[in-house]
Amino acid sequence: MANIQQIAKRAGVSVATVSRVLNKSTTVSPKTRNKVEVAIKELNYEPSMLGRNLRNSESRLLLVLLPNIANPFYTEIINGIQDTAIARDYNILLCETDSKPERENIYFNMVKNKLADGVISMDPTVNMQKLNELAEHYPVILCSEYEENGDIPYITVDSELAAYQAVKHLIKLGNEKIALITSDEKYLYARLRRAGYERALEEFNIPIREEWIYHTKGLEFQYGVHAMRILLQQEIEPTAVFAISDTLAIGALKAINMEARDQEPIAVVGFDNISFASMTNPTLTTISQPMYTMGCRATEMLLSRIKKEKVENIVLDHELIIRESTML
Amino acid sequence: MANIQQIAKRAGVSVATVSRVLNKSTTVSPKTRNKVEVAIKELNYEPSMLGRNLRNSESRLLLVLLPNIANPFYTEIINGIQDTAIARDYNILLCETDSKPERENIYFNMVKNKLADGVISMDPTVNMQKLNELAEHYPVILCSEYEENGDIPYITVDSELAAYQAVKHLIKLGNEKIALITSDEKYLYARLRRAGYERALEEFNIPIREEWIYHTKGLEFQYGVHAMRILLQQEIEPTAVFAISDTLAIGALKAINMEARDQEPIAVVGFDNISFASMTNPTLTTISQPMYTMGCRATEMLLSRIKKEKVENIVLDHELIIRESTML
DNA sequence: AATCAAATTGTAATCGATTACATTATATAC
DNA sequence: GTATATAATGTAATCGATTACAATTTGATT
Repeated sequence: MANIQQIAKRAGVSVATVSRVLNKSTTVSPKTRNKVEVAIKELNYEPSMLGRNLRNSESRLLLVLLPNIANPFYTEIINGIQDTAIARDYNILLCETDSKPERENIYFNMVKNKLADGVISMDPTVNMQKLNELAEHYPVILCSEYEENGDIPYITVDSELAAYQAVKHLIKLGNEKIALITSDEKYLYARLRRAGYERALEEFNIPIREEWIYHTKGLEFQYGVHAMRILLQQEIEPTAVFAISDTLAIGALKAINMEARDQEPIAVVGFDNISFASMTNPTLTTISQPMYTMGCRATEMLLSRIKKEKVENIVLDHELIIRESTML
Repeated sequence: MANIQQIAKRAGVSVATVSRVLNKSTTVSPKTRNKVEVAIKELNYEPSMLGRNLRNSESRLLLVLLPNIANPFYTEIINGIQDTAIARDYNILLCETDSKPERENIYFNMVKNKLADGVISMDPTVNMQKLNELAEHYPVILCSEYEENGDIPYITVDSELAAYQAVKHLIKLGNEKIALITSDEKYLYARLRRAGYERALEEFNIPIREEWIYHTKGLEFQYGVHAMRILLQQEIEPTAVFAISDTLAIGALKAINMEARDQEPIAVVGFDNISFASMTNPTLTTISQPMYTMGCRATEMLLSRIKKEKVENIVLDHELIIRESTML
């Protein structure tokens, strides 16, 4: 592949002029510009990003940190991030940490040594101390999961309110025996969603029963199945369930289906509105976050940060999507 | 962030010596090495990849082309690619083309101008002509989807054989009225899977009925639902269905469930063994490709290519995973 | 034709690393 | 102590672009 010197030689001009043509500088005469463009075509030249980036000390690459790409919750957010980034001539690097600190380090180092211009973290398992350190010197945005009273700008939804509304929906349908499937409460979103669940129950004077609150070890489907099985073995069986994520809710549906019960159906509400939520049997009532928008706005925030501009935290609106799982 | 000059100054040595320490050259005395390491610690130095990469003219970044990350088929392959890449000190850039040629161009250019060292394409919609051009000068590997008699090395499974076995399984269960849900046959894998379907039927002297072969417009769930609805409206209803992808098969299951039929259950077989295949109701019988392995091997092939080594095409073994959808 | 401002183009430093080659320090042999 | 081999370190070119500044060309004006 040719370099800028060869183009300059071929066009009979200096490298500076070639660079001016590449960067659309106006101070190039049409005649010269044409000569250069011809040379570029003839030699099939593409400017080296490495050279350019080194000189400009930017890479136009953004890192997106997430625990794993298999989680369908992230896909729409990523689409938003990607579209916004590309429109602004940036590219994104999806960084799967698998919740492993070594991985995290690799990616943080990419930022430190200029291989990437900034980070959007969607990883609830991220080492916040390290991330805060990074954020002191480099642009970082938190998306979805965030730190209350932290210094890193974030974009999220009001999980507490959303959970409250989800549970209120179940109550309005006549349910009083409402179980909660939640995950490890070291994650802020889990604590907030539980808080919303409790607020709804309290508002309607329904006592909170600990035996109807199940804590899973992870967010995957099979934990949802397991949780629901345990809940169905309780002395008094719940008539409805709120799960703090769709994958858990879909697991719960499976467990309910497998019981081949002839009683009243158990209502289920999830959280996230992943694409599979509309493919299950029954389809799943859930809280929809504006994920695409969230990705877009997060990226805009990051790009502002990269330009050293101040950014404000954002809380986006959510929506309750009612489907078959609360209509049977 | 400090640079190599500042480290050299602080340690009282030349930049060459610092570089030697960084690159673990043996020709540095323990004393000097120590001085340099102390300076690196003190200034919290991280070498710039840009400088290093420019000089070495490599980026240690691999591109992974795929139509969209939301497709669960790719997730395990990506895990394999990622693990292998990281183990060899490479990183991967997931490139979602959304089947848009502009996007494709952006990524091809990254390779041409040295921002990436090679490409693994898993995108059946890729512009093969352009990819072939790229492959003349840069390392490229095809993963899963490939070109028969093409020049680009590939890794895949035997789709025809797998489909044949899937359909044979349905026949052995006593089915004779077996429908096929396939996609646009411009994709090689679709043609091969159909061929396998036909071979199985022919072997057992079952006539091929065109009205039981439905061509969808896409691979998404809702196309599967639609296809199955049409098939259920045929004069003679099929007793079993083979879908060329799990998302289509899961759609078919949904359509069958919705009919609330009291007849014999319809057996369904999918293809890919995506993670959701074990979460559906009933769980899905499907063909499992060794996706993680495929990702690993593809990456190894690409790294060999980068080192200018010759590589051979690979055809991996598949497996029929029998679940509830063919056991009811 | 001479003058001068504006437009165009060129020269060379720069970004941060690596490395061939030159130089200096150290160890060994006599 | 001197010569020589070897180990350690330094000097400076290099990768491919951008850009401040300098130099040159162009064109308008008198």
